[in-house]
Amino acid sequence: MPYPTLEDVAARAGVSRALVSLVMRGSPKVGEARRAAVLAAARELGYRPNAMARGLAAGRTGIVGVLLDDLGDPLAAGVHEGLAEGARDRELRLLLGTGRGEAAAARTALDELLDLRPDGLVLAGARLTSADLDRATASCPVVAILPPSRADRADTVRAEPGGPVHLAVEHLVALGHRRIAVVDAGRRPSPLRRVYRGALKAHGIDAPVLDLAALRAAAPPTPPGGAAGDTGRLPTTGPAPSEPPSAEPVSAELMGSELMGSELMGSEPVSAVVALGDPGGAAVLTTLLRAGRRVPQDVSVIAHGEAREADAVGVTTVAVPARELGRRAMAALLDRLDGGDPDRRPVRATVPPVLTNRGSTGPVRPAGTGATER
Amino acid sequence: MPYPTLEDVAARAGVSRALVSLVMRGSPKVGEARRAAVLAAARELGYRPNAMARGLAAGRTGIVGVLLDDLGDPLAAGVHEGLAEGARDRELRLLLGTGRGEAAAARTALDELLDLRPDGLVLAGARLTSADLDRATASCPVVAILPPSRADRADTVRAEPGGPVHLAVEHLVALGHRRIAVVDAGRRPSPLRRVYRGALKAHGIDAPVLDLAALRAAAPPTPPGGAAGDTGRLPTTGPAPSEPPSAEPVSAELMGSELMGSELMGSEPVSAVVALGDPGGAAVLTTLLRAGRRVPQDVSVIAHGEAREADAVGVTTVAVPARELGRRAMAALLDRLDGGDPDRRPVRATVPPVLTNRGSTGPVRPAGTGATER
DNA sequence: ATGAAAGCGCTAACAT
DNA sequence: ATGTTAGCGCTTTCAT
Repeated sequence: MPYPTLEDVAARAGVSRALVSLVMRGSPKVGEARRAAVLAAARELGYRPNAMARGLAAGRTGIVGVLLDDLGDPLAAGVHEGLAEGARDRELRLLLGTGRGEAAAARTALDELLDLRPDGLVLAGARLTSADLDRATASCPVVAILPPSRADRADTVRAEPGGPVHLAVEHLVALGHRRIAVVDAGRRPSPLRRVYRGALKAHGIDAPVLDLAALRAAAPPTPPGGAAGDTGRLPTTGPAPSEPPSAEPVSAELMGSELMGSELMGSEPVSAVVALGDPGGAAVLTTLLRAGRRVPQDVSVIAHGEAREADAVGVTTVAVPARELGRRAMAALLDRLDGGDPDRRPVRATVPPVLTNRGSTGPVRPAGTGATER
Repeated sequence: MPYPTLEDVAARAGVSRALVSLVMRGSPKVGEARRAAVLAAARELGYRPNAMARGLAAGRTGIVGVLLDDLGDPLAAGVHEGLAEGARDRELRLLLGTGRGEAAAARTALDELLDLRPDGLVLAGARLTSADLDRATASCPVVAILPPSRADRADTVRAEPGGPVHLAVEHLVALGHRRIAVVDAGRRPSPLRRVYRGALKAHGIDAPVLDLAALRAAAPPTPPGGAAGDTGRLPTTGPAPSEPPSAEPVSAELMGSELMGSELMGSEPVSAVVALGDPGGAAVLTTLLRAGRRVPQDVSVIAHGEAREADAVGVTTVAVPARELGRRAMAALLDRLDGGDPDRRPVRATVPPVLTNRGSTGPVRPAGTGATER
């Protein structure tokens, strides 16, 4: 069952190929009667124009290639929705490729997309070298969802630099928190560790940095036999509080790197935690809950990075609004596609971060008090 | 910056277009010297074959279209990886489209994929009508990751029917659980509700079904002032245990539908929960932890459906192995693409489910005992 | 308003 | 082993 061609439609409608072509592209200069006949013939045959032939002949393909780093990336779905929204009622088809988290695959995927001669390209967090980015930029209009440093010739859309961090820190500080820990639950140390340390230091807060294992050690699960909610203390930057020895106040990694040279702060337990590398904060939250901590009564949790589960588990997050990122990216691309001046200087768009309060943060509990209203 | 063409390469290498074409396709019947010259010219020009032109001329495009329901679908990333793995060292490019969870968008995406005249199509959970599925099947080889009923002419790959359910139920029963609740945390009632009810009934277990709100009502968060881990009881199918009135034993929805006509079972609290509609079970887990329940000491949790966060939060899951699904789907497609007989009967592959024990399930606690080892 | 004709960049017979 | 030639299905002048 081969696909019907323009010619088949023309034959069936009793007109020439060119006429059918005009009708298919919605040209106004076709008589009503003919147009109806052509459309009827096309429908009867189940005709759909061959995008390959069309692209070849027209010199534009109507394709916008979208290169994602990884389908599992919590940003990916949102960005894609924003792109689709931005491209609505435009004769553009979004085609996705992904590097599946690997640089080599990203490169291949980029080439495959370029081979299709897309009208434009959106590179969303893909692990590309500058050379590859340049190659893409030289081939067609490109908007990158990345810091501009990586893609100087492409339009870029990204989070306000430091925006989410600032938002998270201000939020906690406004709630009265002064003893704040950063928990990096990622597999590899996040660059955000020192950004948060710096931002907190600006408030006179010297925040310890833990990984998930260290957090678990510091706040071990409530032992099976014991009463819940009463053992374990979050580490402090000072000497260990008078606690059972099981509660390691500071992890080796903490001592080894992040805390070197920091000022000790006393023995109060941490009242708030910033979760990195754990989009949505679910892992950090459950670790704390398992340790018998009530969130947010005993400890507030805010996660850097949005994810589906943030809503499900109720963790407050600061994040870049992914949809908005996608919308802005598509807007920049359309502007470039429609726009006159192909050599105008690159767009440098910035999107403000969003704090979504899901109740995992609350005012610091006054020292010595049993409870605090949220 | 136009793309260089075959002709440009030929000119630069001082040979004919056809020779370049042969070289680009790795034909063996080209002399070493010429081949090297052509390759050098191509590299210097940054030549990449135009996939559109190639597809048009060759009658095959090398494209495998992959239609996903939704990028956020926890299965999507895994399936895609499996597909990519299955297609490795084949001259095939995977191109993704998605319906973003909407039927209309899925249809559009399918059409856009078909317009590219793909060599094959993988439909992974997209919300397509049977008519659309038939249209796809009539156009090119299709493998659907769906129950065969929906796509009788396509090859299908799917989970063993009832497999994950059986696996979950057997797991809990083997651990001694008899008081089991099903919590459906999805926005819409899952069809799995009655499947689990049925499977549990086969073991003489009459399981109540709750939604997340009902679970919260039944196991309210530990009040700020109180000691953790001691209030709230999971509902039973029998009369409410002697508990504070805040603990609603059965939700209205529970009474209204799922429990109608079920046999009451007594007053023991539930010792295990199956989480539906909450891939990875994070929402159910945190709700229980917030209520002061220890998992798995007080209550075991198993989630139906794998998700990234399952690993992060430590919830045991039963799920279809997404990668394997993808691998099998690609294998079926390749078989169809290479294979001789285009009319052989459709593949009906089935993939066994996988239980990933992450420690959220444990043996039932002997009645009246304080604790149980995991 | 409609038709004729020339490609778009490539592949695949077919020559040589 | 290498060059020639006819399309693939469509768009797009250009005539009419």
